[in-house]
Amino acid sequence: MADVARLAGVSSQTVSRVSTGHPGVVGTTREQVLAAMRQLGYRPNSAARALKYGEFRTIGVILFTLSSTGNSRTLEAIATHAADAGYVITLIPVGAPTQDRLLGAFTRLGELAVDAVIVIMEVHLLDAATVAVPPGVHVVVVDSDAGDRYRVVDTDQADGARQAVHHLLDLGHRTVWHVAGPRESYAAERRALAWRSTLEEHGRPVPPVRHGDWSAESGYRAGLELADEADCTAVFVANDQMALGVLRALHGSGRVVPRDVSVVGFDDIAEAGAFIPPLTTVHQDFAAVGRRCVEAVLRQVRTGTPETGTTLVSTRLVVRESTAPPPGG
Amino acid sequence: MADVARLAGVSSQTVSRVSTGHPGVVGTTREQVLAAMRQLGYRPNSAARALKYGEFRTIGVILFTLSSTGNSRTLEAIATHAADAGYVITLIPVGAPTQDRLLGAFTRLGELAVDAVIVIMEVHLLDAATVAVPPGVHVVVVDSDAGDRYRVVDTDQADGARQAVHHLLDLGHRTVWHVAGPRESYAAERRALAWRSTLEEHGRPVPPVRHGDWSAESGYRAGLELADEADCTAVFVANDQMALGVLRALHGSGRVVPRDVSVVGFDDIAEAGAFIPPLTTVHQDFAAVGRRCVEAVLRQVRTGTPETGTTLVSTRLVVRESTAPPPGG
DNA sequence: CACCTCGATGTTTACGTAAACATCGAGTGC
DNA sequence: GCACTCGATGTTTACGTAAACATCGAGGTG
Repeated sequence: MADVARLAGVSSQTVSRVSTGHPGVVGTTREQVLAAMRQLGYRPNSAARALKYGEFRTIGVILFTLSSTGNSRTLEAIATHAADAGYVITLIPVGAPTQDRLLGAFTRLGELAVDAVIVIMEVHLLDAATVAVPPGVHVVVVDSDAGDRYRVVDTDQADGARQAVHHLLDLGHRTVWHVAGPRESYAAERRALAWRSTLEEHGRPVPPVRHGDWSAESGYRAGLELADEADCTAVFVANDQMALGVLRALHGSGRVVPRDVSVVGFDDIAEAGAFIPPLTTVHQDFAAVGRRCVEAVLRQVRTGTPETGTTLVSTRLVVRESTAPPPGG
Repeated sequence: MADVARLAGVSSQTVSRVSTGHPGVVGTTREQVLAAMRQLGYRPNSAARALKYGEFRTIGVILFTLSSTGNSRTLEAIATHAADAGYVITLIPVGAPTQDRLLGAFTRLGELAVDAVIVIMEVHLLDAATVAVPPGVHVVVVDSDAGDRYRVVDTDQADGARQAVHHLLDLGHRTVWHVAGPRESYAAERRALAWRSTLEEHGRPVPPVRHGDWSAESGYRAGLELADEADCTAVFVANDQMALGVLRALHGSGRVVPRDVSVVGFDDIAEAGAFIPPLTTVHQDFAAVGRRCVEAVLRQVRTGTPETGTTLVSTRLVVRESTAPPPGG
């Protein structure tokens, strides 16, 4: 900056005024400064700015994996909306979902240049990490039940599951089977609970639950078991990847979807419409989740006040060709 | 820091020594400082550190979208390896793949606290952006042909495509049809070129190319057209999503895969093994791409010397159940 | 025992920026 | 015409840290 000032024949303060767009610099001076900046390839040092302002204009995002569609789509929405607000995203990957790693991430967080953190937390690990959030750093959590301590933004898992089950019951199925996600997952847990309570509300029998790990392979295994259940005519699968596996298992076992068995997924991934048959599924609005996260976290940063409570983003059932009335129904 | 020093009864320099782990602080003093740090919830200000050191220990990643499996997996690998090296990732999303937006991202880059940039660039847009990289910022590009100006890291697209075509020819197919990715994509272009040259090397006819946009839906449309080509017995599809669409189109048209038509994809996404039938595809090692990117970029940062040239990451054909000898072959 | 060495700790300074305050000159009102 | 105002610009300072240098005392050595 000093070089620019010297070249333009002004003080560094004037350069600063030009680069921050402050008023009170007359046109000709501004031009000279801009010319000098271009000539010297000057770019403001954001470290010095951050030091001066006491804020980084940066949001940290802690997440376990990007391999799930949901996480990467949410992250993308977060990054886009943060950019619109002049903030930048710093990624803090946590290798494996263990307590240690998570604590490590929070510790590293302490040294990081972030004003706030969005935690995309799929598993029941947040409890021990409570204390570790550095003071002054605001937190928003996705996919968790920590609404009593932090602002939580999440898809309305329960309502989505209810819509799926209702759709199948409305078609005339006596009951609905369920392939759930892993036991550690909040989302899986809530989808399963809503599935169960909806069946119970309607006085339907509650078949045994199979747990997968979100992967298509685990869905395939669960599907093979379901194919052996003669009275299984409708399945609600906790995500689309596993639903893909279920479809293949049923297909391989000679059970035709949707003639013999109806299948509903969850997520509405981009490929769901190209499954055989195209999958009826619960659409999650990941973009909205990301947007709400950024809004909530920036609100906290601006006001300086931590928030609690849960923000739910609604879902929508997308009916395609994997569901039909039960055979003989 | 001053508060900690006061509380511990030492100078701020000693606190600095403790927090950076420098030697030359005796045990008892160190303990007092650590205690004071804990008591006051002290965390070092990374802006001040960055200012002092003249580096941010941050790598910017410019990308268009996270919705493709490849991008998010690459990003994940980049983040993980960067973290291992003590670096952090800042995301610079570029809304739409237009020249303007890209230049905007590079401009924003100028104000950003990054030591280097990894550009994940799927389209032919880098040319105009050449000049815009701020001086002193090192660049690595993924998926591009800018190897004469920057270090490029990429999957060996050509070899992958050759493996796919060879596999089908070896099975006895007379020729191989191709569903390509969008025209703007480097990767799509190279896969298509290698497909064509491999056919030509073997003196096989080169059927007309269909272009999709990477989506399953576009693959479905291409697949419907291919189903009408009576002599089409083998298809190489430029990615797995489109292959999924092709499979559905063939299935819907009564052409059985692999009995009537063989299909090979590209990417080996997690779901490929659960397609109907499980997809033979070219496995891309996104983790290796990400790792190489980080290695290259940190090498440049450390030496201060820009690099050029292309680093290729090899692929591997994963044979599943979507390929077989041609009917009657 | 004076001197030297060396390890532990304190003091000064600089990193690049922008707020706060100071200055300076030109116009304005009486 | 003189004090006053106000806009444009310069000067000083502080942000939090760590390198460089300074100091100080303990222990060793001739």
